[in-house]
Amino acid sequence: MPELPEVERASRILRKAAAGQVIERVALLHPSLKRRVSPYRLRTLRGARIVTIVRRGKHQLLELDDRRTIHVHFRMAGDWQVGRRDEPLPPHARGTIELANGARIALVDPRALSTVDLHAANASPLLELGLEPSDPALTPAVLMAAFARKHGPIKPVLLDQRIIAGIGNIYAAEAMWRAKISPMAAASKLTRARIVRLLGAIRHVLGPAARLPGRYRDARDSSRIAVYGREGKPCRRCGTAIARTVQAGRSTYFCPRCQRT
DNA sequence: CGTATCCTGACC
DNA sequence: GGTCAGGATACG
Repeated sequence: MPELPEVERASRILRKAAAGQVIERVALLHPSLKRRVSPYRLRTLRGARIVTIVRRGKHQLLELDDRRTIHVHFRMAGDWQVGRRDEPLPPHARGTIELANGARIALVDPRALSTVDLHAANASPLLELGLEPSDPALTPAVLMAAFARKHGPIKPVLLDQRIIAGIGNIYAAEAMWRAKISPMAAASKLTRARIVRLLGAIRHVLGPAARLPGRYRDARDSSRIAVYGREGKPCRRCGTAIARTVQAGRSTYFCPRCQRT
């Protein structure tokens, strides 16, 4: 599920269930997660209070009252499921956070690619992340400068979390379609006008979580997904068959007619 | 820059 | 049984 809008939704669910609550136990169930935090360090979490949950890009940071941070990334298929400790675990539960109030938050991830890390007090999680799409500091000029340093096509550049945090494969395709820019267009050659359109499109497709503060407008119609996964189907603007190609190992869907290089 | 890798499930 | 999957990173 997770791109920025989905992680935003998930972190809100987590916030509602866990902010201000005391940890009873954190358990890592899958071997690939167990490798990341030792049983000893997990045990030190008992009694800590979760003060806030912060989302940065697709990362979730659970900040504890002792200044440590539980750092979660859903990767391809993670999600939270909130329940109670006495209920059976949901399928594909890879880890759990049990709270003193009896709640149990399960990290559910069929593919088991999610990551959980525990950062020491005051050790910043060292996220090499670019600006949030909702950050007013993210301007066309800033983007243009970042793109100028990049070689190659624009679409893989949009997936580079060090430039803009939170764009994933689906919404990269959607934003490019909306901005009428070909995924193969050279990043360094995009004109200012096209970058203005692209930035607007990114904020639109990523939804409310990506909007500039002070604006509101809900875009949750099915037209949010106009190209992704629609190979061979008609473009919703011009009717041309949507094409699929592979860039940097990822599928790219686009309209070969109305998205220009 | 591209490719392999971590995992498991869904689908052909 | 092979291919693909909404992510990120290590490597050539």
